[in-house]
Amino acid sequence: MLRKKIHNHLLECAEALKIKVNPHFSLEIPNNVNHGDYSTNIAMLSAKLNKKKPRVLADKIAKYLNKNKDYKSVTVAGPGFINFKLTHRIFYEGLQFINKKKKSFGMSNYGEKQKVLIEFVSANPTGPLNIVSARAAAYGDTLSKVLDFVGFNSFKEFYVNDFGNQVDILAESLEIRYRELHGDVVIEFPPEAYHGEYLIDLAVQLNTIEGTKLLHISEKDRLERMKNFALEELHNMQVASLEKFGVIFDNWMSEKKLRKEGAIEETLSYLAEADCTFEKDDAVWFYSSRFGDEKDRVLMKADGNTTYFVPDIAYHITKYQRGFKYLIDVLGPDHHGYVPRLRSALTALKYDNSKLEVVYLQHINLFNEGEIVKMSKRAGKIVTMDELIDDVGKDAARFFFIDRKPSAHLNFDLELARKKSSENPVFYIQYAHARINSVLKKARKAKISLKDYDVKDLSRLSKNSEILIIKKMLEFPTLLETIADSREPHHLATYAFELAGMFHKYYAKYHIINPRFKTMSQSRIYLIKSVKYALANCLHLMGISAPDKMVSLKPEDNEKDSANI
RNA sequence: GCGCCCGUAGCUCAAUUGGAUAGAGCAUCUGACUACGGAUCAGAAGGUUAUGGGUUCGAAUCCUAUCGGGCGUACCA
Repeated sequence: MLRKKIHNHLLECAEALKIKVNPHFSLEIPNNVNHGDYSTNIAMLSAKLNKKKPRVLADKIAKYLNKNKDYKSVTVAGPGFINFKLTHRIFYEGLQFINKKKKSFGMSNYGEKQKVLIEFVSANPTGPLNIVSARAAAYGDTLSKVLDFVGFNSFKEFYVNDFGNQVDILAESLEIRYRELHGDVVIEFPPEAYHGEYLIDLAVQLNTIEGTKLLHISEKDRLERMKNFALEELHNMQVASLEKFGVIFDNWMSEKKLRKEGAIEETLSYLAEADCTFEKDDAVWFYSSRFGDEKDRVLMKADGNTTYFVPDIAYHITKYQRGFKYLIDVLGPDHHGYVPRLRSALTALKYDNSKLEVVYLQHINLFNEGEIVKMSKRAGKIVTMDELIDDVGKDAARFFFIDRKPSAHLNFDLELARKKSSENPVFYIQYAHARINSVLKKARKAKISLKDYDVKDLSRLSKNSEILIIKKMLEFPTLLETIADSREPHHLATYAFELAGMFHKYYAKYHIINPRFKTMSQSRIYLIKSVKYALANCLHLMGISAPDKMVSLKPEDNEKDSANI
């Protein structure tokens, strides 16, 4: 919000001085505090347009803006930076703004209600969700929350591949487990089958419903029953896991349903009409190489079945048809080879493929006590999302996944995530929130409230760290816009950690409540209350709880408690 | 081989998307508990941003070549 103010001042100034402006100029907080509160490169970028030297232009602008009483000083430095030092008054106004906004601090109409579709997780319905899905879930859900907060209209969707090869294998795998229950000894479990123990559980469940009945019907019917049962149960499991993780999808798009509605035939005929299919070796191909892909791709296999490519095109067509302004696909790194063909198909069908954004989430390595946790999907040795949540908790899990930018590989330290100490960043942030609450409670006990507080007295907040905290908080709205635009919610985690750190340091240095100095106490309460809002908003956007008090998990503390009783 | 992603302090990661002197946490070392939760804080030390070239007022960030790691390169999804 300060940014907006300065930005406007600059534009007004340019107009008054008849300076042509390069609109790409930036306004930022210099990392060297001596350079002021804010800094802009407007003069450097606009120099050429005006055929003047950057410093000459900068001097003119600075001279003009110095008249404005919001600024303590406007100076020119280096090759032509214009540095702003703001008056404390401006910061106090900002602080009042935060205090007024409370839980809606940071909320805006930046997105102008534009519809954004985020497709994420979209794991196969053939087993429980694993940690890869957990990362996707944390990422997509947080991004969606931020988008909504800044005024976009986001829609979370999970695409279910509930048809085809993988699902058939699932049915066969369940059948094996079912037969085993009835005494069949399976000497060799087929390598392509799903080995996970969850199928044994499902077989038991199915058996309590159906008993031996399924042994006496045709294989086709039996497998169909197996398939539908497994799909439904696994879907419910996935929904439950995600819910435990705080993720609720707006829609689960079923491939089977798309097929039933004739989307496959439709897509194939669209592609044929566009004159970009051909037959070769008994298969139907798409000329994807004509539209940017490295080679042509099979649409329909020699056995008459389509490849997964076709329903995927069909699915993406529905995304376009549903009128979204932006389409975001969150995928695993193993899918990047696949996207060019999808784009080429959309291009062939005259859809604007620049609308489609793909975010690749990189791999995760789990570490436990310094050792990498080995996982193997084929052997059914995976760490599931449920296990992770049970192990480190929803809050820590979400934070650790959000903490790294999507394009980076992620080393997840389980031991650290479990820790209930400041080494663990989640704990550190939540503790700051709880600590503020605790101070506020203390204030109530000391009968100090803000009821008779005059905001003019905010001038008591003159310590450098107080101003810096306010400044940091006022960056929050801009940060959210950056996150929305860049699709990189990890900034939220970094920000929350930094703000929490600033508070902890402040708390250690300055005493907040002192009945002998009422106005000072009130001013500081006013400040930390705002910090509480900012932290809580951060945490909520990450889907992490903002506790009012921390539950003590240190054994010695518990001993102390019980000793008191 | 080709394509995509990554390479920043001993370790895990940032860097306002091209800005000024590259920042945190952990680990290491030195300090601080008679006040609001020490579950915390203060300080020290730690760097040729993998390497070479280029683009410009200015590069960790963009281009290019090389090295190293991950992934992909199916009529699997």
